[in-house]
Amino acid sequence: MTVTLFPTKHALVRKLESTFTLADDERHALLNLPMQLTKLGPGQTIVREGHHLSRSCVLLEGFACSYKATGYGKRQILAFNIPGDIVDLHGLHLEVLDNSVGTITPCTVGYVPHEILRDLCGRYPRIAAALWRGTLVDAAIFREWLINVGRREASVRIAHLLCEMLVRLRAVGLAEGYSCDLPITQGQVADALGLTPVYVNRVLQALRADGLIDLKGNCLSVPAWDKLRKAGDFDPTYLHLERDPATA
Amino acid sequence: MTVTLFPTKHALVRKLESTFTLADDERHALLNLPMQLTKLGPGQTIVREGHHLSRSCVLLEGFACSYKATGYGKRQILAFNIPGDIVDLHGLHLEVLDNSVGTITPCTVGYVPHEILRDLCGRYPRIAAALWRGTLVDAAIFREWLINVGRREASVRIAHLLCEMLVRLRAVGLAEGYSCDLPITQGQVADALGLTPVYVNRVLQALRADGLIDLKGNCLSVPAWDKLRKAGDFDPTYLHLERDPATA
DNA sequence: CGACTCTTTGAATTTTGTCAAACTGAGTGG
DNA sequence: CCACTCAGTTTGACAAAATTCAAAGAGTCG
Repeated sequence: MTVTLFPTKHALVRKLESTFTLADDERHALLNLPMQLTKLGPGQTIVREGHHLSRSCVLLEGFACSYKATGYGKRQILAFNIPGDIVDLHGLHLEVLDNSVGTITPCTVGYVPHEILRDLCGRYPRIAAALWRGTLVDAAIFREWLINVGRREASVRIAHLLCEMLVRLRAVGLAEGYSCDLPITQGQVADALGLTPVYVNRVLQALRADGLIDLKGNCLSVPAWDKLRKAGDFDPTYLHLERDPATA
Repeated sequence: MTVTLFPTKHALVRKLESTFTLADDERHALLNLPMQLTKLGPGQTIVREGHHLSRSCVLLEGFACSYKATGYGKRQILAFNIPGDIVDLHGLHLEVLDNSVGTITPCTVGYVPHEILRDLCGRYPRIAAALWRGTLVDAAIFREWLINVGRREASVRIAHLLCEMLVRLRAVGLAEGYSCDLPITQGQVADALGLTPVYVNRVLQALRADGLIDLKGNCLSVPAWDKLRKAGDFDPTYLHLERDPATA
């Protein structure tokens, strides 16, 4: 965690740099991106389904999630957002958003007007490609979640999610080794995996009993990564990260 | 179905024009896109998970699907592709594909080298934006499928899928009114919705008995659209089509 | 007419959900 | 600093949705 004049902006740069090397001018343009910084409390709405957006929201600190509700009042969490994610970049090319985004923990976010983003993409084609790529990786994660929810049983599903979160957090420098801060409730895990909180609880206890995870409060630590990876049928290819030998 | 010199190329143009108006030069560029046309039989693999792509595949005629298998040998269908879809456009910016694509019916496909696509995007920024937008709509459909599989019970899930297919087919001119050709087996529906073929069969019978659908062989017809829409908790916003009053 | 694949049916089983209540821990205000 | 609250976790007993297995019909194609 190096301290700089704009520490929070590093999240976005770090995320982009996790997949390709930025040229100096590109890096400079990103660090000088006009961004309206805002702090939000937990459980607040960032953007709401059905709205038109004229700016995008970069998550700089904290955890957020995208979600959507069925007509019967049930909620599905579509994605967990971590620092560096642009939580609503699809709003740049879609007229209305088809999902909502809310904070989980207190968050620092930066708003960037769409016109600024369009200008940035026009001037730096490689950044445009990287942003497009980012939305494609998001889609790849949706695909994997679809398999997870559709075709894996509850214990595998949960193990898979834990693997994914650890790897993604590590990719942006928010996990050391096999531990990370994971401020997500069992109810939220349930809403992400199409399960009930009660059942998530039972499965987590089983995973703990089997020594696959060590989860207390907000702190996840994985004593047996390889076992968890197998239990979760987890192959990180879909995350399209640089090769991380420790997790492959 | 107007007959032209390049009838099959119309699928792509028609799809892009379903969301915005192409300028003459853009339209011309698309119709003259160098494309290697190929006919494929049913059940053939178009692209395989884990491969690097140097070209993209436009589906011009027929039905295809994207899918992925779990480590336990179960299959999840991630998307049904219909004419006009570029089935692997994400391969343009991702090094390896994280899913496979295969034909369902006999298909006509057109292969376009990535360099040609990149050149097209560089010269026609609006086409680039439209293609990006297309991948974002694909992602929106993944999100909706995730809710569908995660939080809706089987009968609602199935009704939802039938609504979606009818609306999408109508958007590209492959459905008239409330009927369409839907050459998808119950087993494939099961793999798309995270169910078993046996259960899909039972639910379909119930939907038929309730007069919501009329499904024989490959032909779906919906005698009570509004009832089916409600039964499927279906709101077409996520498809990001032009407003189609008959289905809203 | 086989040889297929796809659909349909029945009965038993499993996974996961539901409901209801107790427990825990972190923060808050008196 | 101690109740008190409140959200989150844990437990138990029961119910429901969907799966599994097995086998019988139907439709299509060479």
